[in-house]
Amino acid sequence: MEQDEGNNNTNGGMFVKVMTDEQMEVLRKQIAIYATICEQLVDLHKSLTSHHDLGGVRLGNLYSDPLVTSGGHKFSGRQRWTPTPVQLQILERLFEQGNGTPSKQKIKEITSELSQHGQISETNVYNWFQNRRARSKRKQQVSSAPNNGESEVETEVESPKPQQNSASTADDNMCFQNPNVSSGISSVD
Amino acid sequence: MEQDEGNNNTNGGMFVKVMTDEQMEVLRKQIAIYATICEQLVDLHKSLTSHHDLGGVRLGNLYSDPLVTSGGHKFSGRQRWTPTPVQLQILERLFEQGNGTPSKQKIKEITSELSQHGQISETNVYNWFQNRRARSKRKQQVSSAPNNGESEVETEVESPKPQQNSASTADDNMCFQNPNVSSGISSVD
DNA sequence: CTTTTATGAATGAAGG
DNA sequence: CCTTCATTCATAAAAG
Repeated sequence: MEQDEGNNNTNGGMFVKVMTDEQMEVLRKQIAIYATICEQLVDLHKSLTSHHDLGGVRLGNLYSDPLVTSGGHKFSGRQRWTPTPVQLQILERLFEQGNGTPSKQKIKEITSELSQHGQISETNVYNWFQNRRARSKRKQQVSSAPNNGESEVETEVESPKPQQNSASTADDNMCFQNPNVSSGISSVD
Repeated sequence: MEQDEGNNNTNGGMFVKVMTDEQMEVLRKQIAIYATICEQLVDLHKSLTSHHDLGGVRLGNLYSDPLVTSGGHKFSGRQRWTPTPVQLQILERLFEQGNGTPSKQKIKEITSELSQHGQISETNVYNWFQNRRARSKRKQQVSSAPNNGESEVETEVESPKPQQNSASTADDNMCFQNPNVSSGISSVD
């Protein structure tokens, strides 16, 4: 399988993603708008499909196998909670704001809020925040990993693999522009 | 904006923000989530408007990254690390040595050693051991307890089609696909 | 080129 | 809080 032959980052050695405050703010607003639109669309579809229980139109793969569904009780093999996209969005935002200090009371509130978008429990929220925090920390560690003397990359007599490292340095080129979500909602203010 | 991220780089009064890889990843994921929502909504809408008695809710897990698989342009998505043969040998040997409890310090050492044979990060090593152990355990699990009068083990309860057709025939008529990540802000200097 | 398999990576949950 | 485990997802590699 060929890799992207178009090297997009061969200009200069170091390439970092730099955004101005203005761009940051614009992007943030756009994402917020996007979130709102999606929520509304989901809600709309829920209304439309109310004529017959469509079951879990759950966005995301929270599908449960219809195996052994005889009877009514569901003890399917899947027990692991999976946040819906909307829930994830909310959680991410809270994490960004709350600076990782989830108090017990806060957990209850969040759970209540997220229940509107799917099945969730307080434990789920708690775990999510804990995991998120731990993961962020670890990412920071890795980000500033001491570059060991990568002297030479032997082996691979031929077939030059572009780069196989995905965790050390920035390798993915983010590319997002102003999503003109729908026609003409771009104006924020 | 939240400047408590510790990313306070006010060097020379430059009003720029440098996104860390983590932030980039979060952003990418969020956008991907929205794109996924939109795709599914479109799909759902198509189903609702075409046939009333659709043979079932179609919740295939289209989890492909719309940012990467968006038809046309290709960015340097995430490439996963692939161990070189030499690295694999070393890893296998270490695994067999009974050092089945790779501590953080050990991980560092191993990473240092392996980096002499190719690009690798601590995360890669960590994941490799985790996966290795889990796989071994899984294999053992399957091997044991196959007989007990109790058959009907689900073995693999997999969804009918875990793979969604890429529809790469360029004949895909979608009203509007994902938020259109065409021209981006590759690098704002 | 398409389908299948092997495996690196992501993540929810549990343990300490 | 931090570490570890189990499960699942995505994709490079292999098979057809």
